[in-house]
Amino acid sequence: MTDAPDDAPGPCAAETTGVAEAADAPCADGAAGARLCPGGEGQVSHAIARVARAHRITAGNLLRRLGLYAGQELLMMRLWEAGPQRQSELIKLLGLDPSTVTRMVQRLEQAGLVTREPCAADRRAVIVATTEAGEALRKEVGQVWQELEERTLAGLGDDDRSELARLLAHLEDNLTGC
Amino acid sequence: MTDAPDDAPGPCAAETTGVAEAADAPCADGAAGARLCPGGEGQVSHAIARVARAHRITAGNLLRRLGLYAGQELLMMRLWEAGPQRQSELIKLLGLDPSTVTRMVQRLEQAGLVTREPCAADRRAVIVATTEAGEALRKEVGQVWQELEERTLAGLGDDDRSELARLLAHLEDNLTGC
DNA sequence: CACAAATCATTGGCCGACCAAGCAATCGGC
DNA sequence: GCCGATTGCTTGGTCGGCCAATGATTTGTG
Repeated sequence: MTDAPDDAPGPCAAETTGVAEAADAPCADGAAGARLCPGGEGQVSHAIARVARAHRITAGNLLRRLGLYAGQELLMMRLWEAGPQRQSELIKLLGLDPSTVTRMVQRLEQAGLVTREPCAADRRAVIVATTEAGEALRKEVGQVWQELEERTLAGLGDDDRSELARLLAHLEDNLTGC
Repeated sequence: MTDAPDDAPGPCAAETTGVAEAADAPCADGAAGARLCPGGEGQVSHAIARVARAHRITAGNLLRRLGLYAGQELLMMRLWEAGPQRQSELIKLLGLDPSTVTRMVQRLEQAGLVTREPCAADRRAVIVATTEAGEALRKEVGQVWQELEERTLAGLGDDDRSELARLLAHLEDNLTGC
């Protein structure tokens, strides 16, 4: 029902909104996302969603140059820090779904960054380890994360940064602690 | 090359880490993700990534009960606020890729929440509008977002909240401003 | 020892999100 | 009026994520 008697004062009429609309050519990062309610008011959730997306996109753009996709770097970091380990460890420590890790590891293997060999002691398990090529990325990924960190925190003083860290930790506890 | 001569001191040995590991049955939200470097140090990026994921998962769990997937609610909100509009408007205002919006709208149409009718004045365009069923979700989605907002900000005073809003806005500018 | 229960990993299905290509229609300048 | 940009949307492919179901192993218990 509601055969759309149309109403719509003029849906087609509005062409170019003419607002802002500038983040195109100048930077290759793309993806802006308009701020819905500029009046800071409530809606921290909206802000989180937008920041998260922008952050992920930025990270993705930086990582792409290394041949990685957003998310993969976290797995590699675990491997670099803790050495070869079984997939279930990665799943637990990254807090991801098993299937996500399975496929991510498969792709990383296909990219030549990790190896997957069956564990001798437990024939169910799979041991994941970095290859030479994977190890070689360690430094560059570190730089990328530093770059990302700087870009994210630009213009914030030390007090603001620690405040931010405190608040984020609180949010995380709120959201993961059930 | 690198036939993995290695050895692996004992990767298989480590069974259950025995740490924490509690967020399972008590709450249905799942997905925790271990904190890598507890020492607050740098790594705000890690914190952002974790908070974002937890936030999205929480939102997804709340929205699923309404038959929505995370992300779709933003599109519906635009529709509720601004009424029927062409897809390109949604794309611009949500800051998403055209293909993302196309498929999302298709799925929403398939779910009976929106309609897609060709625009008479511009035969390239498609006008998206909410259906009765879509309109009916408005209140519930509002409640879900409020619930999400509360859950996210639990335990924070007004000053902390405004501080957080300020910092997030700053981060957003940093990351989207190119 | 045998059999049920928990663990490990994989596959299939689905979404959001991206890029790259492509087609249709409109808008421009000439 | 015509032919090249530009805009609007769609499709195909890829990834990160999730859930659900399945098949191997281990482990635990009677």
